[in-house]
Order: sequence, then C-alpha cells, then structure tokens
Amino acid sequence: MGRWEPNARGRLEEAALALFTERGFEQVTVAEIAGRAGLTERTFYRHFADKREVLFPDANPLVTGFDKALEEAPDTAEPMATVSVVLDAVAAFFEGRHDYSRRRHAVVAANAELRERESIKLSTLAESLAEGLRKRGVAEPAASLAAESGVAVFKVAHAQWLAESEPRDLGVLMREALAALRDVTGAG
Amino acid sequence: MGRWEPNARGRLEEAALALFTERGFEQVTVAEIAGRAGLTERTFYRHFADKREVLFPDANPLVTGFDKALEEAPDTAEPMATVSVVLDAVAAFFEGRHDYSRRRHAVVAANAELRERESIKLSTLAESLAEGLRKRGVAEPAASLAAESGVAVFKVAHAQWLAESEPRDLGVLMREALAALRDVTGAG
DNA sequence: GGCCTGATGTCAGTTCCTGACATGAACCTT
DNA sequence: AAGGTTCATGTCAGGAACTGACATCAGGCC
Repeated sequence: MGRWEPNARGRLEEAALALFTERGFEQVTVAEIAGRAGLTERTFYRHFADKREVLFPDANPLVTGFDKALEEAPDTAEPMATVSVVLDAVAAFFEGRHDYSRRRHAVVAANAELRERESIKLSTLAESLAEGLRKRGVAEPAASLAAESGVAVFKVAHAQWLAESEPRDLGVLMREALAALRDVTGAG
Repeated sequence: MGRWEPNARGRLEEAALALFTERGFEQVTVAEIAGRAGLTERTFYRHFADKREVLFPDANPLVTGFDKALEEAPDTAEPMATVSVVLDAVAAFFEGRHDYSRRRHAVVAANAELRERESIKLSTLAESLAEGLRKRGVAEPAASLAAESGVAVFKVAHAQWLAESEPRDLGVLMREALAALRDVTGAG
C-alpha cells in the first residue's frame, strides 16, 4: 500500500461535486473540499489550476473520445460529414450518464462563474474541431463555420436531452438538430 | 461644478485599458486602475462587478444597437433573415473602430480569463437573439440554431476583419461568411 | 437653517491562489 | 542493508480579489 490514499484527484472531484450539490459553488471553500478528501488546500491547487477547474478536468473521457474520433474520422471533402462522425462519438460518451449529467448540469447552471468556464471549454472544443478540419484540407472560413455549427448542434441537442426525464438517444437528437440546422441556414 | 469629477465609470474604463495595454491584465491591480482614475478600489467595485467587467460594460453601444435592431427587425418566417438584419446593425457599430478594436482585442486575446469573459458575453448575445426569434414565432430548435449560427458568422467575420490591416467592410465579410455557412451546412 | 440623498472614502475581514521550503514513505543503487 | 533520490503532500507566509459596515460631505429640498 502506498503512503497516501490513492486517487487524490478523483477524491477531490467527488468531494467537490457533493459539496457544490449540497450548498452551491460559492458557499463551499477550497479548504472544505480538500478537507473532505483528506487533503489540504495547497494540494487541491496542485491538481487543479483553480476552484472551478475541479468540475472540468482537462483529461476526461469526453475530450479523449473527441480527439480520437477527430483523428480517426475518414477523409472526406464534406466538413459536416467529419463533424457528424465526431458528434456520434460525443453522443456515445454520454450513454448511460443521464442522471449524472443532470446533477452536474444543475450545479453548473446555478453559477455564473461555472457557466463561464463551460462556455470557454466548448469554445476550445470548437477550435480543436476547426483545427482538425483544416488539417484535412478544409479551408477557412469553412472550417471554423463547420466547427462552430457542430458545437451549436451539440449544445441544442444536449440541452434537449438533459430536459427529458425519459431521454431519447442523444445521437438521434443530434442528427435531428443537424437536419434542422440545414433547414434553417439553407432556406434563408 | 460637482463635488466629484464627472464620468467616474468612463475614467475607470480608460485607465484600465491603458494599464492593461502597457503591462497586461494580470500585472495590474484594481487599486492601480482606481488610483489612475482618481478613485479608490472600493469605488471601482461599485461600478463593476469584478476586475474583468471593466472591459465588458453591460450597457454599451454594441448591445444597445443589437437589442434595438432585434426589436425593429421586420417580421418574417425566415429566422436567418432576422439574424442578417441584426448582423448588419452589429457591423455598423464597428464602423470606424478598427484601431480601437484591435488594441482591445490584443488585451483580451492575451489573457485566458478575459477570453473566458468574452466567450460568455457572446453566449449571452446568442441567447438574446434566440429569445428574440422565439418571440417572433420561430420554434425550437430552429431559434437556437439560427442564433448560434449568427454568432458563429459574427465570430468568423470579426476575426477576419481584425486580421486585416486595410479592413474590408465588416458587413460584407459577414454576408460572405453567411453564404459560406450555407454552403458548408447545405452540402453535407 | 436643517434634513436627506447619493457617490465616494475608510477599514476590517474572507477567500482565492502562489512561492518557498519541509517531510517522509517508496524506490533505486551499490 | 545503508544511503541517497523521488515526489506527492504538508506547512507557512503573503498578495490580490472582493465584500459588508459605517463615515463623510456637497448639493438639493422643505
């Protein structure tokens, strides 16, 4: 057995989500989170750059799956086809996580600082997606527009999925949103 | 003459932009900004909710013009037509502000916290736009998708405009981006 | 003249976050 | 097995962001 309890990072994430759920983000101090995880405040900041980041881990299965799907997507001249493949991978990630996603979303939605962090994380994903498209030969501004559109589709479908108590398949919702986007932009 | 110098808020905004340009956002304290404006730190926080907000005033001509255009846009069944009208108003706002926009953009781009704030402000604009479309009878998810697409078009065109030393007309760039968006989504 | 208003100042305190240094079990080397 | 190294964690001190409570005082109002 190691000197320290294993998975300090995971314990901090769990402690944080539990405390934020109970009392809200602002009403919880970093020292409390660390204490609940059997650690000190200073150690918290060795694992996370700031208090909010504990809810948005850099290395998480969503981002990993996203990057992998983006890399492995077949080459095609149609940027939205690549976007669609990546969105499928994202949908797969959320499979079986509806309850957890809702609890987490409640915490984030209740706090402006956390909504801000979520917003920039989505922007970062859009930028990754645009970069991936450029590497596949898609020119600007098509690459950025396709990437931003993809994130918009995700946002809309994800919000719909979260709102449903008996959720339909996120992949289906995304494909519907993608079709709706085509209608909206194409008809204008 | 009043007891205090007029336009405390404006003086704080000017002092902040000047100092941030000289030394960067992180290297400037709120006390310094206030001092340069002939005020105290506490007064700064009476005008702005936090340090970043001094660069993103709530009541500014961009938001005002945006809201006005959204309200006055003619009714139409085509959401992207409404979006287009609003984008024209936004383009008009930036007329003659190329140099200022570039200086300001340099400050924001250099700092993660400021990029975060900018990101959430754009999300808020998208939400306003979606709400405006809903009020005009556009159903979900079309309203949200049209709004997010509009913001994506703005982002792309604005970035292009900022990058040009001899800037073309932002309205033209936006219309081109809108056409490119149609191509990208429609062809998929 | 006296009272009220409202922007500002003063002050104390909490929390976030960081740098510098200390600790000690696990591991490696010889 | 002795001794040195590694590295996650602890301890401590401090700066800066932000907030609540109360004081000040010019200008307007009765």
